Amino acid sequence: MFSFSEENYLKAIFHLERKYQAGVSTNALAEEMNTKASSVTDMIKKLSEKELVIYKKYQGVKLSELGGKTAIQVIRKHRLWEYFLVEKLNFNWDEVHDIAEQLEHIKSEKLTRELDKFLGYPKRDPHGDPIPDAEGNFSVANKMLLSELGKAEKGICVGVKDSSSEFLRFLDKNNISLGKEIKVLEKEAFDGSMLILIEERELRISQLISNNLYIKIQ
Amino acid sequence: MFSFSEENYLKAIFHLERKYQAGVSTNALAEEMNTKASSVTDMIKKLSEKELVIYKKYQGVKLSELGGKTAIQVIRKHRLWEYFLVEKLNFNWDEVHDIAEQLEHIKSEKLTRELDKFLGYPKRDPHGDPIPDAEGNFSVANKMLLSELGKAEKGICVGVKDSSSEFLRFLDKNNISLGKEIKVLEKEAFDGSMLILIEERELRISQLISNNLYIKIQ
DNA sequence: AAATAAATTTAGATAAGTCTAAAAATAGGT
DNA sequence: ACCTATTTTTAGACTTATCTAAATTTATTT
Repeated sequence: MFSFSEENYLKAIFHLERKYQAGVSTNALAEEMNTKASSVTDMIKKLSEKELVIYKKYQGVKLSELGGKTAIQVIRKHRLWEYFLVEKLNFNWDEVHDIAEQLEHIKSEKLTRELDKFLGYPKRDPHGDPIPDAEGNFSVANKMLLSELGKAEKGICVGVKDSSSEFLRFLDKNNISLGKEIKVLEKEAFDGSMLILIEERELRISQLISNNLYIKIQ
Repeated sequence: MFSFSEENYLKAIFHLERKYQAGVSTNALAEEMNTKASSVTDMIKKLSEKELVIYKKYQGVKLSELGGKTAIQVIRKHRLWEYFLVEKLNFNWDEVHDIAEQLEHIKSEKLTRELDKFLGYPKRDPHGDPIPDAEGNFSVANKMLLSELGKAEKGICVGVKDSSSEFLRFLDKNNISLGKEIKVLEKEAFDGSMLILIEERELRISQLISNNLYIKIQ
């Protein structure tokens, strides 16, 4: 389908688009790719002909829909392999990047699907970055559901998914509000309920609750 | 270290050296690699400069010690990944070759070592071919072709010579797989076909089939 | 041993991805 | 609005791996 180099450019553009909202400049891409601006221009032209990016001379690039989808699939593979290396092959989280840079270019949809399944459909890679699912959906930025946290992990409450008044009143009653730190003390595999620590209080909440609370980690 | 293409040539030379004892001819390599003789000559020159092969014009090539070691490492990775795909990711043995062709070029000694360990140091890949260990040693075993067996002789199925998916699917369909005992009930001198007993079933197979199945006797 | 056939190598071309150096376009400062 | 600095693009060249077509070497046949 696409070459390693093309896929790497798409990935780089994807990351830079998220970093700065606007189109990605030639120089920024050159730095990200550790190459020269002239090489970037050449490659952008090729990507543009293949309709993977939208490009006007001197105006920077943006990913097309196809380009975005392709980039996300590469990122999905990268993060799944990182997870595999750490969880199954005893790699340390600081050793996996370079190997995943190679593995992310292996072409086989079935392989990616089966690997995902084998790993138990992990949501985050070892660095905490979200792993896109087969359709390319993933939790944006560093926002995630409280229910996705594991034991001993913590985060700041940043939003609610369900904003029904019943739910909000429940939160009020238990003094859960935006900006507060929540730490998971225990997690029950059986029903998904968890014991959390919030403002030095311990609280047991059901999965219905943790599934509707957005958390920011770090 | 070496490019994908270089590694593929080394692997092909390795296989052809085993097939025919002598040096490998340019044309034989061209056929194995699905390319043109002129391309082969070009590549051989490069491999020769890198001291991976021993080459004299018009005399064919042989692997140097370094070339042989490199080829075996690539084959080791190929077969470990095939084992992984079948044993861990539920692939069928006829689906794994093309993906392993990609994975065999991933560069990381630690990855190969850890994968080997994770898989429990398997001795044979899903097609019955031996998997070299980290030092490059592998069993050559005393296997023979089923077609070489005579009437009333029996053996254990240990590998396939032809691993095309057509052949592998034929074996699946007839419930022939590695480890099963096969006994020759009748052998037709006329066309080489034979009647075999496998798991209490009688099956008539052509010489084309018996010529592509490896058997270990005793 | 000469003639022919087959195998192999050479020469020159192409495509992908990169580079340097020079030219063109845009942005910023006054 | 003009001049300068920065950014971006173009032009031409290089490398890797491939190809076609022609030339050369080796093998085979008579």
